[in-house]
Amino acid sequence: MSEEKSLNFIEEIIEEDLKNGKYKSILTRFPPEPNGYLHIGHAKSICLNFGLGLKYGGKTNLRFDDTNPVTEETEYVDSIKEDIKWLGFNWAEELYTSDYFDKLYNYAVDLINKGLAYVDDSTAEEIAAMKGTPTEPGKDNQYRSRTIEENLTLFTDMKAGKYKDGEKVLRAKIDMQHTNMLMRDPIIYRIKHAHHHRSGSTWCIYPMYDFAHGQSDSIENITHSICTLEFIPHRELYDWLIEKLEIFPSHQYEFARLSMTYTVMSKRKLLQLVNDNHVTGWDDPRMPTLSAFRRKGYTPESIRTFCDKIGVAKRENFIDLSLLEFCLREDLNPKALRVMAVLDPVKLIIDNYEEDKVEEMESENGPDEALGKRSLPFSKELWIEREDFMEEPAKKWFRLAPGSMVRLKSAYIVKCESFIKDAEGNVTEIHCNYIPESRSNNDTSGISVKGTIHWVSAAHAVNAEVRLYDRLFTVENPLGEEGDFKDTINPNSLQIITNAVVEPSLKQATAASRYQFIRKGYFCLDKDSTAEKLVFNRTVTLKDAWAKGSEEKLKDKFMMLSALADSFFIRQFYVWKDRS
RNA sequence: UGGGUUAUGGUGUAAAGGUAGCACAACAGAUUUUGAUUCUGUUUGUCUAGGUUCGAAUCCUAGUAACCCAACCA
Repeated sequence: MSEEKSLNFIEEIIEEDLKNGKYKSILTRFPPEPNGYLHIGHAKSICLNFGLGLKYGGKTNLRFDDTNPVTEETEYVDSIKEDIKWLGFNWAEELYTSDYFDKLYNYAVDLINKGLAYVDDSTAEEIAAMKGTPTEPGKDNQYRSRTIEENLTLFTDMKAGKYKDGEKVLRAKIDMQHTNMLMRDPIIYRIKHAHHHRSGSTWCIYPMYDFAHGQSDSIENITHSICTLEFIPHRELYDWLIEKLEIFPSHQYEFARLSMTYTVMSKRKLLQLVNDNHVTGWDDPRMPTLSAFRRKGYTPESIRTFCDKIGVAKRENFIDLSLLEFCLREDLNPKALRVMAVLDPVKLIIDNYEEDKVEEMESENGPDEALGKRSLPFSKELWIEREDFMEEPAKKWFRLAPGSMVRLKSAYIVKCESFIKDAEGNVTEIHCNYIPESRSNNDTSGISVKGTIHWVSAAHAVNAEVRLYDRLFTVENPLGEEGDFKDTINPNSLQIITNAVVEPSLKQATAASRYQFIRKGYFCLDKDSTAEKLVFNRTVTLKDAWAKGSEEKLKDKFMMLSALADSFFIRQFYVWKDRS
């Protein structure tokens, strides 16, 4: 009995098209411009387009929309392909709009011959001035009435390189008074004497997006051309060109792009973060790019699940980062290898443990028994997490404190007997006694303790650098703030710990593995890691009910109580005042 | 002062005139050798005002709000 998932509006359109025989099968496309790295917002589009192809037995092309040679580079082509493959999708064909430059040129000539396009000698400023505004209609200019022959000659000359950049453009002849600004004789070809990453110097005129995208869809017989909401006004032009050119009628459908809390999604802004060195590069794990998520340890599965859960609709949306993290943890929890690592080490000494004794403790590698077990060296001196000891324990404190007992994970129960502080008041040593009968899997002590903490044997510990990442911005919507979005950058988005200690088994850590540092979070090896120096990235923290309870909750409770108290006293004051 | 698009809990997303559901978040509890996981429960919603109807998130009318459109970018 499987619950049928409801269809999104695009799936409904496709099912209808398939049912009534409009198409026998569907063909979608993912059309990135190779001028930047793909981000999580693109993942939504990729999952949508490729997902549709898969779901309805159709296909999906990868088409690079490379009509602007000055911003596009092969570096980006390569990274885009890598990211799509990493996400787990395969394109039917790898195509480039630049493959169609000849066809596109002929379409333009066709339009001129039909009297539907003209060469305009105006400057960019003049064109803008004559275009009007959203509330005022535009005006025709003198070039609009050129003859077909004249236009043909001029356009041929444009192609031949007789003119400089910006000297002339080719425009579609539609309607300067149109309520849709895009229909006011849009520019369809411009002159750019620039090197193109694929066609080299073959061309010095390049089609605009509007004169390339729809036609490319049509050339490929794309049935459903899916793009984001801001292209809605373009659809009218898209349809007009297909109609006038009398070519295969692809159709455009628009969905709302992804916005997410605590990040920005525009390529321009991401580029700024890179150029201004707020991050170390496009794959800095704090970035929302796919290469950054990959480096940080995210799995493609988790991103696909996320894209599935956020849905596809036409209304603007603002997704909680916590949903992405939920999908990640859900994927990682069953498969991450459990290991012990101490990020902020403090020495724990077991006074009643034999000096040079080393015991091998068995510990599970994960919740799934198939992951097996490993053995961990245990000895008299251990490293434990500084935050797992409290000199004056808080209420409901389960961990170490003077006189209290905890279980050392997969080892013994210990009782804190004393501790030593340095001149600055920092705890330097915690002294305990262990309960010999309490050894894990063989506990006959009869003692039960609330808290279990992780540890690493000091003599066997391996040093590591650990990079803790937090959200890049301090506010949910950096663009919603007054001033520059960069003002809300989180100064603590990266914390580098150079003196972490990890269990010896991690010397064999692999880049492909995902680890859970018990009680700390999910981690993976960073590409900077070497045999001499291990470097781990925190992929995501574990949920932490204790931290939440002790900080925000207490603060909230305090605020609420003080507000209640305030209103109580104010009320009492008026009662008192009224009486007197 | 134009045109287009969208309005359902805090955030997303369903319900195609007939029980407002699901997920995340939040909160409470149970279990736990990870204060994780798991399990159970709770809170919170149809933009507004009218109308049609036995019955409206859904249909009608009038408003309101948000977003997009004035690059030789895509």
